Amino acid sequence: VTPFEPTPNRRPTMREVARSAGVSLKTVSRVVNDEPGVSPALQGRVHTAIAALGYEPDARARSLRRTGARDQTIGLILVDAGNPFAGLMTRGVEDVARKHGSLVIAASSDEDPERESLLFRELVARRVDGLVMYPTDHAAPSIVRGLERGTQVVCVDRVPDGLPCDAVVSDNRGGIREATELLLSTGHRDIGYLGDSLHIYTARERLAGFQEAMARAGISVDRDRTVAGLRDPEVAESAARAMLSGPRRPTGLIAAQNLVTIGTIKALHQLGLEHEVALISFDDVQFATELSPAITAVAQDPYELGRRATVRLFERLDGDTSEPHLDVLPVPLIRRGSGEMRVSR
Amino acid sequence: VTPFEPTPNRRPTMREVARSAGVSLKTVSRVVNDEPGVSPALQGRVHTAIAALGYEPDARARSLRRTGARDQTIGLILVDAGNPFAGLMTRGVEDVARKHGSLVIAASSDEDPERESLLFRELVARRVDGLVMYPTDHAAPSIVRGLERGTQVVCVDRVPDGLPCDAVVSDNRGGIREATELLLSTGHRDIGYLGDSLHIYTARERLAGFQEAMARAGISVDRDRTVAGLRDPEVAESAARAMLSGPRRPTGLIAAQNLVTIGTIKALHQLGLEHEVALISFDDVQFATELSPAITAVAQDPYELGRRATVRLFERLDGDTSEPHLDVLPVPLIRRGSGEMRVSR
DNA sequence: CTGTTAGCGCATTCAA
DNA sequence: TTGAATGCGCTAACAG
Repeated sequence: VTPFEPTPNRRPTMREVARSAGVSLKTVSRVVNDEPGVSPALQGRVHTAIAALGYEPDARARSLRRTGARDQTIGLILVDAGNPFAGLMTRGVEDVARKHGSLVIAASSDEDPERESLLFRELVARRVDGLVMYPTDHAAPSIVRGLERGTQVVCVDRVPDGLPCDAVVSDNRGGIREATELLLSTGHRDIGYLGDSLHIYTARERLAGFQEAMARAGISVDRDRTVAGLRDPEVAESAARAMLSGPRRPTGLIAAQNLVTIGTIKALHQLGLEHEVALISFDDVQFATELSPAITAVAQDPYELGRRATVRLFERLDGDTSEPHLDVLPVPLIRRGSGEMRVSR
Repeated sequence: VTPFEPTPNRRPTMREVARSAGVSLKTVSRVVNDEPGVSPALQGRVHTAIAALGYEPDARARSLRRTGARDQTIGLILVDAGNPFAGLMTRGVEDVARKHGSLVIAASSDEDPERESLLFRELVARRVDGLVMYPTDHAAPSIVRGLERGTQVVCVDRVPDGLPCDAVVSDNRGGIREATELLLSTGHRDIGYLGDSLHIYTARERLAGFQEAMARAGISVDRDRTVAGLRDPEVAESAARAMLSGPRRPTGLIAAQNLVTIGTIKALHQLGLEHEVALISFDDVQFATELSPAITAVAQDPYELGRRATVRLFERLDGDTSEPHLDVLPVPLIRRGSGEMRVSR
C-alpha cells in the first residue's frame, strides 16, 4: 500500500458496504440483486450503507462470475456511424436492445476489412452477447470464426456471399426493377444508371435489378449509360454532368444511392435539366418534397432494418437454432414527380 | 457439473491454453500481452495453442484485475442517436476514442431525465472510463453524483446550469445574433422567430441572441412574432403557416433549429412565399443549395463538437485537474440567398 | 527466462 | 434468514 498515493477513483465495493452495514458480503449481494430472504431490518441497513457510500455494483465482476448469463451488451459494427442511414439503423438496434435490458457498443469499420476484423475481436474480447453487423464485403472470415466460437451475428443491409448467418436486407433488386419499370412505362428507352461501387453487395443487387428490367423490356443498355463506383456526391455530380452533357442525353436517370442522388440532383440543377430529365432515387432524401420537381424515390427503412436484425439476434441468443434466414424488406416506390416525367424531345 | 448440459458458448481460457501449450498460466499471459522475457520457443508453442483453441482474451477479467487501469470504453449518452446531428457527433467521439484505443457505448435518453439517469448508472456500473453527454436539461443531479464518485463527464452541445464539468457548445447566441443582424441590415424590421422548446439550453441561448440583436437595433419584438416549443417539422410547419397567414406578415424569418427549418421551408413553399419572405436557418440542411432560394444558414459542426468533447475527456482521464472549461465553437453564417432577400412590399 | 501465489469484485454453493 | 468458503479469468507481486 502506498500511503501517499490515494488510489484514484476508487469506488466502494460490496465488501465495504457489508462492513459499513455490519452484515456479510452475501447479504449485500442479496439486497443488491433483489433476492428474497433478507429481513426488512437488514435490508434497510444495507440500503442506507449503499446510499452513504455511493456504491454502484460492478457489472464486470458480476458478468465474470455469472458464467453463462448474459452480459447485457451487444456490439454493432457499422461502416460509418456518422451516416444518417446508419444513425437510424442504430436507433432501431438500440430500441430492441433496450427492451432486452442491453446496451450497444457501436463502432465504424469505414469499409476497411482489417479494421472490421479488429473491431470484431475487440467486441468478442468484451464478451458482448452478440453482434449486429453492417458488413464490408470482406467480412466473411471474421464472422465465420466468430460463429464457430459461438458468437451470434446478424448482418444488416448487406449479405456477404455464402455466409451462414442471419441477415436482414432491403429488396434492392426489386426496388430498382420497379423504378426502372416506371421509367419504361412512361416511354423512356434511354435510361442512365448511376450507382455505387460494385464491390458492395447492395450496389451489385441494384445494378442487377436495373439490368433485369431492361432485359425484360428487350432494351440493350450501352456501357456508357451505366456508371458505377460513385462513392460521394462530388464524384456522382461530375459523372452525372458528363452523362448529361454527352452527345445523346438520356431521358431518364436512376440514382442508385443516397449520396449519388444528391450529386445527380446538383448536376441536373446546374444544367437546368431538372424538368427535362426524369429521375428516380434509391433511398429517400430530405426535402424530396420541397425540390422542384419533387423527387420520386424508392425508400428504404433503415430503422426497421436495424430493428429486425436485433430482434433476430435476441431470438438466436434465446436459443433459436434454426437455419440461417434471409429477411428481405420490401421498398415502396414513392411517386412525387421527378420519376413520372415523360420523354421530352 | 451437469454432464448432459454442454456449457453453451464456452470459450477457452488462458488456463486451457497453458495446459495445451505445456506452459504456465503466466507465460501465456506474457505472450498475450506482449510482455518481454519469453523465449521464442515458448512463444511459438503458446501462439500455436492460441490459434488451435481459438482463444480470445477476456477483457472483463483483465480490466477487473488491472485496478486503476483504463477500461478502454467510454460512454456516450445522447438525446437521440437516430438524429443526423447526433450521428455526426458520435463519429467525432468515436474517432477520438479510437485514437486512445477505446470503444464507445452509445445510448439515447429521448429527452427523458429518468432514462438519462438510468443510463448514467448503467454506464457507471460497466465502469466506463468516462462519459460524453448530450444532456437533457435535468441532467445535473446525475452528473454531480457521478463526478463526486470520480466519473469524468464532458457535456456537448448543451450545458446544464451551474454544473461543474467541462462542456463544448456552439455559439448559439452569437450565431443567431449575427443572423438577425443580417436581416436587420437589409431593412427587415418585422422579423418572426421560430424556435425549439425553451426547456432546452440551446433554445434559450438562441432566443436570447435574437432578442439581443433586436434590442440593440431598438426594435421591440411582438409576442406573436416569437414562437417557441416547436419540437418537430409538422408543428413548426403549422406555426410558420399561421405566422405567415396572419394579418401583418413578417418580412423575414429565423428558424432556430434543424427540424424547425424543414417545417418552415415547407410552409413557405406551400404558401408560395419562398421568394417573398427572407429566411435564415440555424443548422445547415441537406439540399440547402438546391432549394430555390438556396438557404442561408448558421452552420454548426456536430462532428467537431463530439471530437473536442472527447479530446477534453481524455485530457481529464490523463490527469488534468484544472477548472471546468466551457469551449464555445464559432458558427459561420453561410449566405446563399434566402437570408439576403430585401423587404418586399 | 519461467512459474507460483494471491486477489480484483462479485455470485454461487453449501453450511449454519 | 444469514454467512463462510470457493472460484469466474485474468494480472500483480513475488519468487526461483
